[in-house]
Amino acid sequence: MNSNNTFTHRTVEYEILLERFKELLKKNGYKYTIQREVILETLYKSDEHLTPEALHQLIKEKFPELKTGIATVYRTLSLLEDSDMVTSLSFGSQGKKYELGAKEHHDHMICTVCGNITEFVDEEIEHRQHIIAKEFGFKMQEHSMQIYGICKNCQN
Amino acid sequence: MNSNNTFTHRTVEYEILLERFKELLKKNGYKYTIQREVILETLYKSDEHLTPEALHQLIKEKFPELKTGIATVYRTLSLLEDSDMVTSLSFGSQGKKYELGAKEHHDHMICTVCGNITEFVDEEIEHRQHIIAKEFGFKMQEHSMQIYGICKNCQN
DNA sequence: GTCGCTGCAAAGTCTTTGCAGAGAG
DNA sequence: CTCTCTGCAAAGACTTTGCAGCGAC
Repeated sequence: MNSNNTFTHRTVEYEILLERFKELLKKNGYKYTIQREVILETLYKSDEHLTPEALHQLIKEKFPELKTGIATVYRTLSLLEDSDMVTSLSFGSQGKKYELGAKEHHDHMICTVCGNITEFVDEEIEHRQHIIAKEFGFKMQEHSMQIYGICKNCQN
Repeated sequence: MNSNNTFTHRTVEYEILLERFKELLKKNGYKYTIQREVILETLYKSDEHLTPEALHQLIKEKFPELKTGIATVYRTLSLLEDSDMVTSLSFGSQGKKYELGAKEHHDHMICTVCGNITEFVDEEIEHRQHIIAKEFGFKMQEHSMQIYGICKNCQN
């Protein structure tokens, strides 16, 4: 943690993540399939927040022999989201982007020019959120925050 | 502002809002139409955050003689959003909800059971957001924050 | 009168579903 | 073997667009 309480997230090891995923499948009577692993892996390897379509594209490029269908991508993303392994972000006009949720909690700073997303965490904000929820008698489950603006690169 | 810096928003008078809207239309060479006013008025009178469909439904009930089409609702919402008079919120699985943005800036607390939305503002959080953006060399344009949880009513 | 606006219906997106065959357990 | 999963295509949900007539200015 740096001097002013703001830092970026860290990720868990892929093996741990995969293990967790397999347990999850077993526990719920789902089957382990290569498509599901490939989706998890691609999501893990990507530093970006992906749309279902972008994810599908990436998979088609890296694993063309699988012929993974877009429907499977959607179905697996829903499955992962229901199990809290991925989180979705809703954007401006349409579509959603997904990211692995096994990372630490963090918020997002979104560039309105290039669309890139920077993640951050701020302890002070996290703290205030709990206080506010309490104040309204609200039982907080989760929260998200987005800052929209123009990133360093795009300011040129 | 109360003792702990958190408070709910206040709204502007409808007449002022309407005036602003008319000026906006004139300035951009748009025409004033009864449909546009009805959409603004309905948004104003509703305490809720409305989906385009819900808004359309309300208008059909209150002004059945207008036979306002859903397309006009969408077109007017876009117009209002482009002019920063309304703000849209994207949610869970699909759809968007709109609210008048002429109110003070505020954040949202969303009940995951009944879907109701409570608004709030917290000075401390607003402040931290500016600091964080600065830290990343980010030129902040706007921001939004949502707290998801179970509201007082639904906890029973 | 002109030119933008509207309602309607058709066309687009993005996402979900039905189905028959493939494959995990 | 059984029963879930998958790919494909068709169906859905939500939003946008094209067009001819209507209406603000």
